[in-house]
Amino acid sequence: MSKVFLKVKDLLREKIKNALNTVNKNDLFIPEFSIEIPSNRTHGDLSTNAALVCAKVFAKPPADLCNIIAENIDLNGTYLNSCHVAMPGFINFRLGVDFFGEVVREIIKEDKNYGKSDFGKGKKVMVEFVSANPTGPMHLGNARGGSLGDCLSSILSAVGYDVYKEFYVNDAGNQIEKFARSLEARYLQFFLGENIVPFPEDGYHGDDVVKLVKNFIDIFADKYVDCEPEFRKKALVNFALPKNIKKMKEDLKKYRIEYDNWFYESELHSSGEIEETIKELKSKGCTYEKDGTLWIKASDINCEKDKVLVRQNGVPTYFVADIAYHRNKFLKRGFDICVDIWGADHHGHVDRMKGSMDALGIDSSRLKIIVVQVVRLVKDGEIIKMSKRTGKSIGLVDLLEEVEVNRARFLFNILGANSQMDFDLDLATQQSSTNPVYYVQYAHARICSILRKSSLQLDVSKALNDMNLDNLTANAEKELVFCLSCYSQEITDASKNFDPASVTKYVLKIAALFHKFYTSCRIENEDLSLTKSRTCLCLATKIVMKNILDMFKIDAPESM
RNA sequence: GCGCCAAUAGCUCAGUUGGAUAGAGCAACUGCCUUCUAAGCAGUAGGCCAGGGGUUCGAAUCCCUUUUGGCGCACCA
Repeated sequence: MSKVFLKVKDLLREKIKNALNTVNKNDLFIPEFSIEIPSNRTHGDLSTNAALVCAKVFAKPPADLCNIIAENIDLNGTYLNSCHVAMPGFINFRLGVDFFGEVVREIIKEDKNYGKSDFGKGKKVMVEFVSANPTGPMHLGNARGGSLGDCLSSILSAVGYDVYKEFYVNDAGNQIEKFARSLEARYLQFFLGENIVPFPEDGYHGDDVVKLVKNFIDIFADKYVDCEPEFRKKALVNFALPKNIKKMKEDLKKYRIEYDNWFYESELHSSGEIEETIKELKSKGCTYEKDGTLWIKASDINCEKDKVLVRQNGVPTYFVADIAYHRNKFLKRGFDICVDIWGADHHGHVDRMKGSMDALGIDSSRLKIIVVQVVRLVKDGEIIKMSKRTGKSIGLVDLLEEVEVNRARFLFNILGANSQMDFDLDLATQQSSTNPVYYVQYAHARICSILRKSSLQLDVSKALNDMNLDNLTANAEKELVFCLSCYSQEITDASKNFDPASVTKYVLKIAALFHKFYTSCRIENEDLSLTKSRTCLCLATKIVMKNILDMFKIDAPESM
């Protein structure tokens, strides 16, 4: 909320308590009551359930308490100018005109900083997201996770966290081995024939692998046909993996995502941190050995089955590498909070990951794992399933070829992580007004046009102090200002819930309220003072919308 | 079988830290541009909040249960 609004709420809480205390002879404990914005605003601007909550303690019917509060409350200096009682026990308050003017003034003064806060107190937060396998192209789930992670990072920054964005590269383990075998098969097939060299059943069947091998052959020709398979695979992977990673960086940049760091799983192996982690878990007594395999006990990591840490062949599992990685984030690099954004297919991993942190003595509440539900692609009204066999699917890159970045980021960020999403490609590619991103951008462009054509051409920064803004009394004006005043609260809530989608919905609401205001209130009109106030309201709306769109890296056009 | 996520208008979804008459958009119908951007606004119509129990002043929201869907349950990642 704006500072003005926060002040109003704090004052009101005090005043209600004072009013209650006039009948509180026995010093009864007053329970927490809410002060909130009624869902139906015809009731008032703010309402409290104090009478309902206190009824038991005071042993009086809510209606009586309502009257006591209403009769004894002193609203002087609160920006509130009326209160009335409503059944079954609510008390509603109405804000005075001075409040609305004050909010507009505050927004214009704060400008780019409006809504920012120090809620996060500079705590170090790592947001790790996308972290797609470097063995192939990114898919739509990565696009969704990318939009979510990037927008969430921006929100956390805005509320005062020290945010660090990271991509975890799984450049070790079994899927790299699978990748190597796929590359090798394509390579040998080229020289020896497809009928002679079988392609691994579980390999990567996509064209991207063939393309990589062709590039390899352009440089090395048949140099690796007659040699040790391990040597050959290593050469192929060392060639292909950096190319894939570079491509991912470029593609994500097109999607307006850039990381502070790309962290390689292989570093955990080479630095000995995996060994360290295993030692530490052993010393805490969480592990046992059986048949040459190292296990971690289910009871120590809050899951149902014991899990393997080191395989019989001596190779550590993905799980232990991931424990070491998170240990690295918390203990080696000192992050206060770590946010992971995972696809729904990893949800089974959540409890044991958190459990492992506790086992290492790291409070698992510092690890926030957001599970994003699957994205299904819809085209021509039908769901397109990805084919595992051919590796063919519509990925992030294909998406960006068809759908403008603004739209893709916006659409992926309109639903919360817990909602399953059908991404309708036909709808997204339509250049139509049904696309919500246009609705928001149009409102912004509309304001810019109004300000360009304004007869006043106010130098607001100079004129603001002498301006009377206490004449914004129309319903549409008050609704809009009220909504703008909630911005800081919106992003703080979004940061607490790790839910950037709520801010997307909020900016849609601002756009709707602005369009309503524009339609019902003539900005250029005979009353010069009102023209000034309304122009300021336009400016304030523009500031809040621009702040949000910038935060989400979505263009805020000056004209459309 | 066990676990996680869900089920709200014809369709896509809000609303889920318990609040007053459950909201948008799309699709359908009716209006509004000789004045600031009609990519907009106003209105009509559309609901057993999956079913059933419970908790309380009060439940779409919390608990239990049934049904239906998605996703997991590897010495894969």
